[in-house]
Amino acid sequence: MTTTTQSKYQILPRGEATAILPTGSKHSPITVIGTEPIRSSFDELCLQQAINSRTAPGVTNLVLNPDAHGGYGAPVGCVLVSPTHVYPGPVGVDIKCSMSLLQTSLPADAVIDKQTRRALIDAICERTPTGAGKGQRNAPKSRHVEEALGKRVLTEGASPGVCRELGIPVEWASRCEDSFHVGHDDSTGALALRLEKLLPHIYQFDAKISQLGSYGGGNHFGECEAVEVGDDQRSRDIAKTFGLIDGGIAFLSHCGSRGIGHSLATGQFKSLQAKFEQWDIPLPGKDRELVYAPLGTPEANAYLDDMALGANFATVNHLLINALVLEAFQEVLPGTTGELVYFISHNIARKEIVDNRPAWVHRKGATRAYPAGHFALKGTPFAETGHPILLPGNPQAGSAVMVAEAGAEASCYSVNHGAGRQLGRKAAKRELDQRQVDQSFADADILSNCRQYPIDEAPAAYKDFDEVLRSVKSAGLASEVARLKARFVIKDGDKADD
DNA sequence: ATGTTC
Repeated sequence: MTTTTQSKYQILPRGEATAILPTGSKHSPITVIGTEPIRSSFDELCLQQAINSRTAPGVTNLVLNPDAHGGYGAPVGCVLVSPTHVYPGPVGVDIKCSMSLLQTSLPADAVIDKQTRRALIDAICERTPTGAGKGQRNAPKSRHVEEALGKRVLTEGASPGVCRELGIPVEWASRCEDSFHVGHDDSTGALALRLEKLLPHIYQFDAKISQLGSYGGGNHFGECEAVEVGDDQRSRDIAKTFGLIDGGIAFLSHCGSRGIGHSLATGQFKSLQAKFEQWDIPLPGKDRELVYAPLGTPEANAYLDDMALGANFATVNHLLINALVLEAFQEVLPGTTGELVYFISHNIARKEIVDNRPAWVHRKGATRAYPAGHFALKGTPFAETGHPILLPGNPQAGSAVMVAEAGAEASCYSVNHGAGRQLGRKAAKRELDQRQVDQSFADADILSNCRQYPIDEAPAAYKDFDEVLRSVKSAGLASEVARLKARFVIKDGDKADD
């Protein structure tokens, strides 16, 4: 933390959590989750964005998570709560970027043999392409989606009809944080009207629809995992409710709403920025990416509708990927079955009850964390345990399945969304050695579809996962139920068969 | 993150 920013706020220690209060501000302080080494890693941009966001119109709470860094107007790794306004920045360009986990019936030793793993990698890549712009024509065994079905995906999300059309088990919808999103007036009809209005302005809509069932690039991935449930009885009981099988094979996916979410989000940024300029409204911290709209205005309605359209695509994208991955397993290892453990987002605004009133909870690089007994889990399979939290770490340290604790109330029922970057992409390319990275994967016996593992995505480019988990645990937000250890990874990079 | 230079 530099002196320039330090003069702008006071730090109020609160056990493992800390609060930041902008000097002279009447706002309640920003809650910061993280051990001291984590807190001191926040840079100037991140803190400035946090202060801008906290003091922005209609914002009642702001939480910074241990993996926070600079983002669009608001930090990535924050929770922004407003009962009166919506903010596109704290949702971001990849609307409803999410994690999902599929538990298969296979024991870990069924996926030891290298030839079997290679066959699985090939079978998965034939169905779920990686890379920017890549859609179904790059994957011969993907599902072909006509424009009419694509429109239903955007407006209905994972409805029973859409699931049946795509060969997605209908019951997987009950394993989603949200299986569908409605428009600003809580109707699906509003989304259909909005989509028809938008259609002429969306560049290559058909190409974007054909991206259904694809990973994209960057930090997105698919990963075959060996499941290691914790030794204690509580972890074993919770794992059973979650549907996790100790010593079994699962598949973890990270992806979002692809080109369609990107174009919906950037369209909203441009349109709101033009209006702020036209009306000469000052922006919080003069940040062009911290535009907002008061609820009930045509601008807020349009944003909520576009966010829902993107979120519906992301939801069906994840479920289709899981269906296609299961199909790939069944092709290579006939008789394999699979069940969705959970699907949960880290880039979305949801209407929740905060301090006894409805508010939009924007989670940007933050994961919802409802503990056992939370009223919103009533009637779900997770009412008595809390819902699964899927926290990606890295292929070598593993990823974690966690469950929220009562202490999560302090973070507006949220935890971080992963390890967070240690090195920027440029720094990773400069400082890390490709041969060492590839050797570390070989040493850990982790295969990949890439000839060379993308160096800016190497485990060493991310923060120490155990330190990140300590932050979450010591703040009383969540505890670990199981660790997932990678057996092979699907990433966007130089393909092994090129 | 992204139709990776509308």
